Amino acid sequence: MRNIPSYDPSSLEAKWQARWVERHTNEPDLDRAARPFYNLMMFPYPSAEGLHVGNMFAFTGADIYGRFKRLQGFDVFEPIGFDAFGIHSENYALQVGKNPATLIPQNIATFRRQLRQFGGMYDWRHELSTTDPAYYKWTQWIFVQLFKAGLAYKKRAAVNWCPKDKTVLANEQVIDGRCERCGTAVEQRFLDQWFFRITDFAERLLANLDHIDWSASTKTLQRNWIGRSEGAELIFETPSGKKITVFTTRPDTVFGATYLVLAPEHPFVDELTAVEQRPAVKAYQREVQSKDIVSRRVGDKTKTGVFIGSYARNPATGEAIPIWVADYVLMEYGTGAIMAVPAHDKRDFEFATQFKLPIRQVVETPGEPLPSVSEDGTLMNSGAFDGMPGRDAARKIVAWLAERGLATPRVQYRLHDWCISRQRYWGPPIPIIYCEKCGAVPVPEKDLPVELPLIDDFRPDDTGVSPLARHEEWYFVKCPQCGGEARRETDVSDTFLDSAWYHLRYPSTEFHDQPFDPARTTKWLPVSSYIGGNEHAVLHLLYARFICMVLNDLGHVQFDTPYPKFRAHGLIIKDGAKMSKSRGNVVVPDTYIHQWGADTFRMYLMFLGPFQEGGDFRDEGIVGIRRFLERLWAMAYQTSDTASVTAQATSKLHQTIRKVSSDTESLQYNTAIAAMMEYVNVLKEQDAARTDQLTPLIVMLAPYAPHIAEELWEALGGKGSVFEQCWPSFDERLASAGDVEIAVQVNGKLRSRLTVRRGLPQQEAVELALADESVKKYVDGIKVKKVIYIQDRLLNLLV
RNA sequence: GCCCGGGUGGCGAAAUUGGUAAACGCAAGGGACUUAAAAUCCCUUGGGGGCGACCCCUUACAGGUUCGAGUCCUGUCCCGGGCACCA
Repeated sequence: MRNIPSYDPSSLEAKWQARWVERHTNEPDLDRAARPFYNLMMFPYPSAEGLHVGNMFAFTGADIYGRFKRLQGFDVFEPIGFDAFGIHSENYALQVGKNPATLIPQNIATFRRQLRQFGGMYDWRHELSTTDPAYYKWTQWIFVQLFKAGLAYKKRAAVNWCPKDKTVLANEQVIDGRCERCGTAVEQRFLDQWFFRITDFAERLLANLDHIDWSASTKTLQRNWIGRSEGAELIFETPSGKKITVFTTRPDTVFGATYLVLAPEHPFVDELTAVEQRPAVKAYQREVQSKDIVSRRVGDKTKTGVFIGSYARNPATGEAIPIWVADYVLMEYGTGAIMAVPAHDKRDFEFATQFKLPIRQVVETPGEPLPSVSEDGTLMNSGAFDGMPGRDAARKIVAWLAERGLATPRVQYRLHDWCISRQRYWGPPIPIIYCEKCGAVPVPEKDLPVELPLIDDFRPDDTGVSPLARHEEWYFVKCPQCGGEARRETDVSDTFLDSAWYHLRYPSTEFHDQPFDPARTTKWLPVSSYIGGNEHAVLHLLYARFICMVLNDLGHVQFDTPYPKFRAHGLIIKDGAKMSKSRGNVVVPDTYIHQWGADTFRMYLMFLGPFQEGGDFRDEGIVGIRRFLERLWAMAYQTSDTASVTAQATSKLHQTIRKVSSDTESLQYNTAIAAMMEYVNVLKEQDAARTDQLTPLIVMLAPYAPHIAEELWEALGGKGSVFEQCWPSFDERLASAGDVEIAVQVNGKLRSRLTVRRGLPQQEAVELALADESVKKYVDGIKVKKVIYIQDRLLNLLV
């Protein structure tokens, strides 16, 4: 028996990390790989705080999968990079009074060190940062492609404006109508913004979800976000001949439409307002405009609105019904006008009650008080359609009105076009030049990138334009078309554009004359496995699919889905709550890695709950993983090749291989680890383990705890890296060898357990059971009426 | 309000998808080794009853289907996430 060296994770892990670099262990041959497998994880935003536990949890889970695929014989490419542009970095830079251009590289250096320390199988040759001009050159190129295809356009739109921070805020940064940073009430401003026509792709984005292999939860979030509604546009005509188009999902209720509502911004309001109502309507429009976007959209307050003094004809009844303006109707959804059916819509009901407008029931829904919103009713007060089921009636009424040109079937989406301009500094400048003669001209490809200039005064101001707009020396340029005086667009693009295509760049980082090399792209894309958080379900994951479809349509890539397989991981919480600085419950991974080692910490994170559900971080449990590794360590240094091996231990080995293989494939890492622990517990019962009992375990452990696996592989006489080995296979016969314990029930109640050989026929099982003392008590002298037998599981005798 | 998840020991969690509830781990208690402690190893540990072999109860709550329900169905209550005057 040899001396057992002590297990010292810090020196051992440093040693293997250095070897992986020296031996190029994690660098597949991107041009010649025979079985390419692109293992992608969501690249981090390099915050000043460094990698947090949530990142570690996600990366470990993704890394385990990549290493597992590697052991199965794939050429795994596992790149990493940094999503370093954006408002978070910029705000932090403003706070500490430094330029993000100097801060970000420092943060990235910290991240790089942490990512190496946790043992990720990263191919560092292909690291990227979105802030690198060599990267954002191509982000701008993508903008230009969309612009040329007519998919990028500019329009005036409402934005959230924080008067204290003097900046535009994204919707996510507005909490209950206030700035998330300073708590100031947010104002609404109208600014010229660039948009991408993602709504043109709504149907494809939705349909595509049916074919891709994604976590169901993520698909649901995206479907809800796209928000498809089927209905019709109906036309209500005014005596002056103006046609007001409304969108409704309930054409079956048109006979109950007792008034119309226009959004305060609706273009017809001025023209249709009667003279005597003008002051009231104008005042109302001003009042609405002074409200911020968020508080206007809080739905449970009392409704406001004004009658504009004119009427329109209900196309079904022919009645003249009053037209109102009210801010519960939004200009940006549907047509900005609705037909109000107070009897069958909660909001219309509230409004009608408040302003004493007529309420007419047109759908009979037994047992439901007004407003009744059920679609499964029978029509009433609806002329020729009375007595018809609602769903039939909807179709027939649309057809009937369509004959007179007053209705068109229509599909409406909740999804808006993607606003991609930001009046900020820290992002890629939008590559557009404005010329008085030629208009908006895209920057020619040869002039890309439009470099972000290094400026000191990058603080946003009250003007509502980007800080770049204060730098004439930068924005004054010649028009690329006519050579005349022109100026650059000074807005930068949204961070989500940076991350919408990064997967295309990784395999091609060394190419400077093209965004992604066609041969590399064909070999490695689309991504084989993508793992990340559901917080990106509706932004990043939707935008990436959209950009991919556009590039596909334009012939730049040969697929329309970037991530055919995506799995969402769960959330790590602490003491029952999300980790956050304000709660003071943030866990810093560095301390744990320092104290326990990366292997123990990785396994602990994977053991604390199901990977796809997350779990509560309670560090008492971490010692259990360490004990397991120590036990295995000692066992590996005390192997004896003369030790006798029981049939039970062999059977357990094959069961363990079977379970760890299938659980790792399906990301059920917690139970895979439990299975390896069980196997070690079985081996412990032997005097010593034999080498051939341990080597398969070391290989299976390698994705989870790569450093100790390498060390033990070497200690057991293995050649090269453990990652050059094959994932062990199991023998189904051996896995199911040996006896099983079956439950014996009498009338469904457990009365005994019998240990029997596998595959025992029913007849023999019944005989054995009837001979059992504790069963006999319940069946003696009584006739067994029925027998239910599930082989290797259970026998139920009904008497 | 609508759409997804989820509710199992003191704790984190398992449960072959309708078949022995609580695997694995933590914590706790007891024991071995030790002058002692740490580490390690062994035993016990869902609740209740009985000296005992054993018996009864238990997966948020109330019903139902079934030989059999943590798992399926109906209703209710909580917790987490997403969307939200979306017509």
